[in-house]
Amino acid sequence: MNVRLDDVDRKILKAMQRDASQSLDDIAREVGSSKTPVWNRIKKMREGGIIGQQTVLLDAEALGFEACFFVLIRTSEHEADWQQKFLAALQARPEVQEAHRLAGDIDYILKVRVQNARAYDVFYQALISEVRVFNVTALLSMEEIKSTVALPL
Amino acid sequence: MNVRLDDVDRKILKAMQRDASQSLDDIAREVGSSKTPVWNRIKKMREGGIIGQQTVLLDAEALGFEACFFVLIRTSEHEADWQQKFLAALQARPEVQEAHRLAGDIDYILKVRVQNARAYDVFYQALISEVRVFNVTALLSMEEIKSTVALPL
DNA sequence: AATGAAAAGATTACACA
DNA sequence: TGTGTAATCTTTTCATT
Repeated sequence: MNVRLDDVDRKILKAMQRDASQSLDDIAREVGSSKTPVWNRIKKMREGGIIGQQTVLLDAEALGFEACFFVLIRTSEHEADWQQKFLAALQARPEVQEAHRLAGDIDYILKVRVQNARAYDVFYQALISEVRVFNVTALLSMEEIKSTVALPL
Repeated sequence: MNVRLDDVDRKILKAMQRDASQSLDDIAREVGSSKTPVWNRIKKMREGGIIGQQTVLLDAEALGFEACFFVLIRTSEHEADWQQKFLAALQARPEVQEAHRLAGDIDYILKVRVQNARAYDVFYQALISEVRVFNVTALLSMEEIKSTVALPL
């Protein structure tokens, strides 16, 4: 499904990224339109998959997730079978918040959010016992300087 | 402000992470409580900063953001003054979705979301002209295997 | 394609158990 | 601390321009 977006659509998305709890009236006022057209545009963008999940951002530290690691992975295995298994392992683990397949000599990067360093080790041991990897480097975050899910529309 | 959380609070947070557009009634049913107590708990958690921004996740590719880079940065400068300037530069650039200060020999990692490789180069040139950095490695994402903001509560 | 009205549903506040 | 209820606001639909 392909949705063509104009300037008003983009403004709506911007407003919703910033605060998805606002009323239609507020969004309509902000983008210089009114309720019904804004509602129709949002509906279309939801159906077209442009707008996905509506969620809340929680305070990780306050909830006891005090450690965040970026994990660089090199592998020697590149068969479809191995990849399948690796992918399934990542999907199954909720502490993996992000996983990307990379270009270049590092094959994968993960972002892993856990309670503490011990919990990371448990995750790491479990992962390498499930799938063979050649080399793993863990980068420990000391400080989250910036964190946003907003696209720079 | 310190909020002590019980099992019901955690269930509420889980439900809201998954879908923040549900009604109070739906959440109350899911956690085995009713409207008013759930509303009071959510209010307290908002005030306590446990629950932050409410947002929508947008389809980056569909909106023309086809490139995602993880940028590893080493610097030789560690004065407060330099750090201040670097931090301000990152905050000011909307293409920087994440920035972490790291332990170990890599000092910073960034996640940068841009339209294409050219746009990354523009970002990169602008950044290194603003602040001195010793060494920069860009890892290009070929495929977003997994992406979630949900904490594994 | 936008406006406005009207029905259905959700949030917020508060009284009472 | 939870239940029920009532007022207010929001979403959703639809007729009309």
